[in-house]
Amino acid sequence: MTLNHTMSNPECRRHLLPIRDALDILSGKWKLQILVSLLLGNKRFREMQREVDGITARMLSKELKELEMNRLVKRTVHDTTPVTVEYSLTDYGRSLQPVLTALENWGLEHRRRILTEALPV
Amino acid sequence: MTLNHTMSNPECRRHLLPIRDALDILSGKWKLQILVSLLLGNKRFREMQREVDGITARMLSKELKELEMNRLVKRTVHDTTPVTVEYSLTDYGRSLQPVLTALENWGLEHRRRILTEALPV
DNA sequence: GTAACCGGTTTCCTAAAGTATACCAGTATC
DNA sequence: GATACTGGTATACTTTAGGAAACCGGTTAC
Repeated sequence: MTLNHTMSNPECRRHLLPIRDALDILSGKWKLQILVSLLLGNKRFREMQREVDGITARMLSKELKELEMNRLVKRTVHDTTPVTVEYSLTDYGRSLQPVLTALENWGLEHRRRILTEALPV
Repeated sequence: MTLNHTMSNPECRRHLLPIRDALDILSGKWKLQILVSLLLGNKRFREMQREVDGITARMLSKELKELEMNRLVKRTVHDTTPVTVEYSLTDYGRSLQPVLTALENWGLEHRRRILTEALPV
């Protein structure tokens, strides 16, 4: 009756792994907001903390470190008094934009569907 | 689901909300594998459980319900003896393919970068 | 009758993710 | 000398995601 495609299929794995990689990088409650915030311009630590509503210093610090490790965000220390730290997107970080746009478009369509579906009882 | 964090910038919010919607739907350890499994053909419950390596009945049931609620997956009960249940992707579920492709392409590039970066000690 | 399939549910538990709060050294302002 | 800014840490706590295992009624096959 049903065709028996095996998922343990390496073909399948080959597709899944990079998708997982991408999703892992965007996972968590805050990374996305941080990236979008940086897409709108470079930011300093406290500045981001004020902008990304509700995030604690601990989480912001943790997420920025992960993003930096993944080469999406650059951390620059300026030798001013007091020392200021500037966070910016790398070119690589900016390369996420098409992915974010694909997600955004799909998400918009989804919202539209869910809303119009909810109208007729 | 849980997303009440108003980002100060309304422009920013407008972009973030649909992206979050999309990511929420793909979030978790199993949804992606379930979707890819169903992209390869319709499946019955036990069949998927065998195919998606390591998933428990509890999680499979839970994730399928969520995917069904989001109209990505259709559950069909066939009046055979014993009753069989068939899961399939909706057209809407299939509409995720461009998103998955965008994620996959970016993930591939990311892998390539991380690997080539690791080479020079 | 008993074992093994079907499509799940229930309960309990752990590991991870995230939160709250206090704290650090340094500088500048009143 | 108290307050508030800079960029964060440290510790302790709660909340959630996911896992393990037992169980359910029903059907078929031995």
